[in-house]
Formats: sequence, structure tokens, C-alpha cells
Amino acid sequence: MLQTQSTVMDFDSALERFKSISLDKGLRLTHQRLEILRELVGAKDHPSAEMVFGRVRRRLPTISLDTVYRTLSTFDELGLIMRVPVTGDQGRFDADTSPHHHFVCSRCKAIYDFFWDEFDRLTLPLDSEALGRADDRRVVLRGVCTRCMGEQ
Amino acid sequence: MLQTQSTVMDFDSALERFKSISLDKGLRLTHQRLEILRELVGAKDHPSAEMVFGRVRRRLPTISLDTVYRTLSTFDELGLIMRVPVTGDQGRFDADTSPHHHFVCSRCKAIYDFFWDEFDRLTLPLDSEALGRADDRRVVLRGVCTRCMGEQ
DNA sequence: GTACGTGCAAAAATTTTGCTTTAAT
DNA sequence: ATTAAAGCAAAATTTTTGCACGTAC
Repeated sequence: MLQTQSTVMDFDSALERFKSISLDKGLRLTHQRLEILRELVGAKDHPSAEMVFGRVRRRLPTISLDTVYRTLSTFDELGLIMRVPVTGDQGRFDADTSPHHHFVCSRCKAIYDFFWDEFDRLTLPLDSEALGRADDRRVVLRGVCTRCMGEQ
Repeated sequence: MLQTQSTVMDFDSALERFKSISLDKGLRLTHQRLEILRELVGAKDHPSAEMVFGRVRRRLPTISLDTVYRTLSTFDELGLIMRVPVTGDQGRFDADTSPHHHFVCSRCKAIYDFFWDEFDRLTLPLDSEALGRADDRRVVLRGVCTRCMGEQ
């Protein structure tokens, strides 16, 4: 079977990125940061801070929620992870910062990744170029996911 | 001079849409709803609930913030307005539900509209079609806006 | 040893909810 | 007259912050 297009970033390369950034900016490699990174790299559901907290706590029972928030913000600022551009009560995070896009189910709020080379190669319209320098471009699809459609 | 491509929805047509929906669903045309709709249609900055509250209050001094929240949610569910898919502390709203896209300045948090026909005409990738039925597709650009670039 | 990061607690900010009153139909 | 919606107050939820202690460097 063909390898899927999915870019499942592995922990080791994410860790390497973090290490090199750490050296640069004088950040420390703490257990908490490592475990949060590991959790996020392994997650496929674009978890919220609360979700990350719940999962990391299984391995690091003394970790606190505010550390998770602080760490996720730090990682986001470093470009190590990204916030998924979705509406909703909670912020959702993604350790995969490669060009890919999101399908958001308006019923169950699940977020799925998909890839779209044709879009990625498109030249931005003049309209948008006049607005500023775009560092990142994402497509967000909103609809009802296959699973929810099945459940009628 | 050429007419710009901008779809500045006017209040009258938004009102007509609201009226026909109201008849359908038994919603009432209250002052509050009308003024919130007027404000949103006139706004070009994709305001948050708090921003809408502040502006509408100038004309309707007794309106309360929770009414604004409830009304915006109602309008969103009716498809009369949309939540802009952006990350950030507050939800942002847009009275223009026509196909258009957003540029978000990561520095000043301003949200600008732009149009992109070429994208709108693109067929979604198979990848995404497998995920579910997409009702809406948006592009989100994240970067630094011209104004912030000017301010060094 | 130095300071950066964590945990704790508290606060801030945003959004939602229950209930009574007001007002649109 | 009915009943949805508004306003008020309170709560719930999410996220941020100040500070003392712990720990990576």
C-alpha cells in the first residue's frame, strides 16, 4: 500500500528543532516542555490546552494547567507548533506546521487535516498582497464530517 | 473610477434577509437585533461582541452585553452573519457571508477582507471530500499588515 | 550559583445561563 | 394575550498573572 501523504512529524525531529531553538534563545529543556511536545506530536486531534493537560498529567502527575498554557504559547511563538484557525470556545493546537489544511466539523467539532498541493502552489491575489506580507496561508473547511453524517 | 470588488452588504438587504428568516422561524424584530445587525453590516473591522456592544450602546444605551452575545449567536446560527475563523482571545464577527477571505495581522490583530475568485473556483481535493460535506471554505492568511510594516 | 520555569493561588477576561420583566406579534 | 427576547445578576469557562520555590544550565 502506498504511503499516505500525511506528515506525521516525529518526536525526534520536533525535539531537534526545539533544541536548536533553545540554544538560540536560552530556553531550558524541562520535563514539562518535553512531555507537552511529545504529546502534541503524537496527537492527531488538534487538542486544546485542557486536553494536552489531561494527557500529559498521566505521565507527569504534578504538572499544572497554567504551565501547559504557558508552554503552548511559548511553542507557538517559536513557530514550533501552531494554533489552528478555528472559531470555538477553546484554542486548538497542532504540532504539524507544514503546509496542510483543516476540515472542521460543525457538529462534533472534530478537526481533520488534509493536503492540497494545487492550493499551495497558487499565487496569492494582488488584492491580498496589498494587505501585507503573508507568512502563512491556510484553508479552513467547515461542514459535517463523514462520521456525523453517518449518525444521520 | 472602477467599482471595487468589495461586497459591502447594505443594511436594507441584510434586513430583508432577516425579515424573511424571522417569518419562517418566528423570530421577533427587536430594536436590539436591528441595531446589532446595522452595526455589523456597517462595520469593516470584524468586531468582537464587546466591540459591537460598545458601538450599539451609543444608540441603545440600555442594551446589555449578554443580549449582544445571544444575538450574535442567533445570527450566526441563522447564517445571517459568520464567525471569522481566527485564533485569539475573542470571537470576531462578519456580516458579509459571501465568498471572501481574511488576512489577519499577527501584530495588531486587524482582520482584512480579500477576494480570490481563482480559489473559489478550485475543486476541493479528494482528500478533503472524504472527510465530509464542506459547507463553507475560507482562506486565512496570517502575517504582518502594511500598516504595521510601515511602523517599522 | 544564576535565572528561567514551574506550581500554586488568585485574578482577569470572555461567554453562558436562570430568572423576572419588557415588548413584539 | 401570548410568548419570545431583553436585562440583570450570577456563574461557568477559558486563559493569564504574581510570586515563591525548584531545577536546568
